[in-house]
Amino acid sequence: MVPRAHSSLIGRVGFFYWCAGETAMADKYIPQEIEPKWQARWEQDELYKTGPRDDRPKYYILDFYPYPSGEGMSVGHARNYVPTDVISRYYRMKGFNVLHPMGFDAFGLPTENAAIKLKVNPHTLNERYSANYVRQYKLMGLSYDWSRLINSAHDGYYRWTQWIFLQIFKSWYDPRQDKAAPISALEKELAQHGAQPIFDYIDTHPEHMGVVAKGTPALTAAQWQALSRHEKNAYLMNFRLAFRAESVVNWDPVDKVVVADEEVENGRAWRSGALVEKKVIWQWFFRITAYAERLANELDTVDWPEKIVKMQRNWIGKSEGAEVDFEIFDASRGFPISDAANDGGNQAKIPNPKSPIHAERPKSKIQIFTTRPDTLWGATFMVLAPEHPLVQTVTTAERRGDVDAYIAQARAQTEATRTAENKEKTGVFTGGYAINPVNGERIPIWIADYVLMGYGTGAIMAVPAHDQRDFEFARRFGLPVRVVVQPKGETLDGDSMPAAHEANEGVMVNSGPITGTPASESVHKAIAYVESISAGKRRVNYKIRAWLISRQRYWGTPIPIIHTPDGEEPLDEGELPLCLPDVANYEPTATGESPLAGIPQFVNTPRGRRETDTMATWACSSWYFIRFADPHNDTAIGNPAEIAYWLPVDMYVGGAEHAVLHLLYARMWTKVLHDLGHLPFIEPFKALRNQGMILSPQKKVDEKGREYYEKMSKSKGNVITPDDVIAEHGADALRGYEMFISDYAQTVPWSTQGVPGVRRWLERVWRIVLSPDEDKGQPVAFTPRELRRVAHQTIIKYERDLANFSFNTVVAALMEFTNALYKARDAGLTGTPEWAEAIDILLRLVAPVAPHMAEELWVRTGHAYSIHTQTFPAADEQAAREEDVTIVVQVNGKVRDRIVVPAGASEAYVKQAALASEGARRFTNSGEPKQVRYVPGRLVNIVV
RNA sequence: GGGGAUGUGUCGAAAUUGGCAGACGAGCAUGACUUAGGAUCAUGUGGUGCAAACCGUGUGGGUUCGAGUCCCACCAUCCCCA
Repeated sequence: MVPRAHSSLIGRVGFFYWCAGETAMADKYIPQEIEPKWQARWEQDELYKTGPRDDRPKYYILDFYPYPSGEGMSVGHARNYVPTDVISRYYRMKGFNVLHPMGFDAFGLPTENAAIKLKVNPHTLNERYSANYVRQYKLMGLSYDWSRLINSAHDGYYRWTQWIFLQIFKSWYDPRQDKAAPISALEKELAQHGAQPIFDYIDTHPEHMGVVAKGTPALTAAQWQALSRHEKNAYLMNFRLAFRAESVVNWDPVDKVVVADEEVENGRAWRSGALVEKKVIWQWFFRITAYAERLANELDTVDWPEKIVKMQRNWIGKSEGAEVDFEIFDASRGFPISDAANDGGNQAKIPNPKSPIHAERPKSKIQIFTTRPDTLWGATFMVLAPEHPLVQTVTTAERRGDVDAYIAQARAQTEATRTAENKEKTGVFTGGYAINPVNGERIPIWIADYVLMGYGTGAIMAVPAHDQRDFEFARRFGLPVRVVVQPKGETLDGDSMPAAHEANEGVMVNSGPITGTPASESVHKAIAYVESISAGKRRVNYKIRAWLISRQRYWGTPIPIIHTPDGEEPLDEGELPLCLPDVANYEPTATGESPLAGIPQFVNTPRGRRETDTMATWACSSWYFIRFADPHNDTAIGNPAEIAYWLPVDMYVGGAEHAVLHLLYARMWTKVLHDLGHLPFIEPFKALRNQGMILSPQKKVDEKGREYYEKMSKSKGNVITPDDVIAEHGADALRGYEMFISDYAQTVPWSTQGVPGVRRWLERVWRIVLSPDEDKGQPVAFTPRELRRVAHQTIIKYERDLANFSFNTVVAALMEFTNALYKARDAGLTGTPEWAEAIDILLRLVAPVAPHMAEELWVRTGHAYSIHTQTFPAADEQAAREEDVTIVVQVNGKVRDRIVVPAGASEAYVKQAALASEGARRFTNSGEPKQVRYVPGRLVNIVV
């Protein structure tokens, strides 16, 4: 074989190799040789280290930081990291200052459970597992700035998690400023004016109902001043954004830990899969309910997948409506019922110290919450949950036997069976009546198990004409059905309608002052009316509850609080970090107490008994993206100037499974820190994208004969690791296939044939760059002009698709470009300036995708290291433009011919040419066309 | 039950605003080169048909000169919530 030196660049490379006495084999693409070489060089040169802020525009692209498991990463995890790495490299070449860091969510149950099982200290496991992850990341050629690596279980990090906890603890949410404020300001206000002004404000601004615990009494200034310090602290717990309360919690008997509502799915714990039990204990919470309105509204400002936004809004669960009081008709039987007993039982409650703040008001009204107060005039009966505290009050002597029997029977059933949609409705009449406040009507009170004590107020007004469940109940028991919303174009009749008319469409009828109102405005009007007669108030209801943060486990961030004789007091900031004591024994205790409680040196302090719960890892991950801006700062969470420069995150990428939990919590912390003046932005993640899952390549068939693919898991033995793939085909081929496999958000099975396909493409790139004149094919027609056009069109497509997260078509475009180069080679263009330009563009475009090979080719073609510090090629619109366009000629919508016309041809010219084309003439022989449609640059459709 | 997503060759998939359906890759077939090939190169590859042509994007309707794309109804699968 004789080296041929057509182009000067190629000639030089060839010369070097043959002079070195090597054979053509030396030119084979061997990723196993070049990849480790360049990885070592890049690391030594700190090529991807991000400096402090400068005057370049910044781009902060972040992957969800992982929990480092003992199993290491699979090719499924790599699908998250490869495309973001490509984007990072792209932005660097575009001249941006890029922040692309990585860290570990190291605390938490998986590591702790593994530690217990393996009898290895979790600190040791954390270091071991994290190191393995770093090794795998480096193997894939990912360009993280390793100098910014963080680990949430290191005290240099969790010291600041604790610091943030203290800031939140020392704050409350002032509804009038609509932001967090120091608790000291609240104390001052209470001393001067008492709590009444705050409560009055919330009353008229019900979207703020979450800023204070339900049932908190409104103290006067005098009452506040009379409280002891301990009582004051207890009262303030109703306001603090981080607070301790006794509450019913979900207890996971397998992990021996309390889990948040968010971590329970279908009654089972998210992590262990155990059926959760209910337990009452003291717990720490964040008052995320105070931020409900902002968490919902400020979603409007982010570029997130619509699906995730919807899920968050659903979770927050805002519903607007009215709280309406129905007086009990037979008042002679009533006796005072406390407010507290009426609160639904699902909110964290403070204890009931013996003080005036818990004075009880008498009550003989049934309070309901409805999102459809406009249908009040259609209420024909009421239904109480069997557990409702007023059931005994309203039940008459004659009905007591039936009612008690029904209650006993309802108690035996689970919530799910009680509310199942298809279940036959059951219930009994109590004998009591209530007065409908809008029309003074006396309506019967029933009890039924489809009304739950845990939702709303545990009582409903039943409007059978406009609520399907009420409708079924009414039909079953022969109760009247009265239509108050008449849809357009039909006339509903309560006695004959087959189902409830639930849609809020039509016109109000039989509805007193709001009769005739279009349904679209009726809710609003009805609330105004109810308020005007003092029968109720506008209310906003949120599904979201306080965020439970305590864990009774060892492996987490210790909560920096001391239980003093005056109540819970924060540590001084100077005492941070409060370190996890190094202990031999960290098994959870059977009593549910934290293992830390058994360590006297940790628990006992001069001020009092230390809190022994640790924080759930959601706390750690709620701010790590901030830390990357200045990860080693030991005087603050970060230098404010660095934080202001780098944040918010421009692009945040990870799995959709964190749609609600992590993303909601991180948003809340960001808002609190913003309100307290520590952050200049209100949303942490400007843009968010989710990658799809990768399944095992093995097709399985279920009992019904349907085909499916399993998730990769160690227990199923079907995990494919990046290590395996890289050993065989190299990191660049793995990277290429991770991008090429499918639409980014799609769940897709791995294909073992896919990686060799991408590798073949890389080898074609290798050969066309290093030895373009070997193995020539048949000569073809391909002009230098065409080569330039393809090159510049590829740049345009590449950039557009990358911005759209359409990574598969980015790779496809590169493949097409490569194929075009082979054609150009066969056409004899290898010596031309257009060829040199095309090869240069190819290498720069390949660099983000296959960084090792691009670097090797760059240096071998005589350029100075490194290609990764080069600029991205600029697309030349002129070069990319087509001179001729192919116009499709259709007759009656069917393709009959194609004609080539100059790109700038006039409409008349193109139509003329189309009509004259042979294909058109064959199908229009009958004569004049009815019409001729022209779509510029695309087609002509002749209608005959 | 509610909300959402998806449905296109043998397979993974493409397809600005409605405008050439199947780019790119895999697989398969045929051929070339080769001591050899999981290498490389070339050609072909939705279906029916000798052909002209017809049919074809889950199913059935509709709008339109023109529908994978828009509208209505339905079926299937997956995800989230209950």
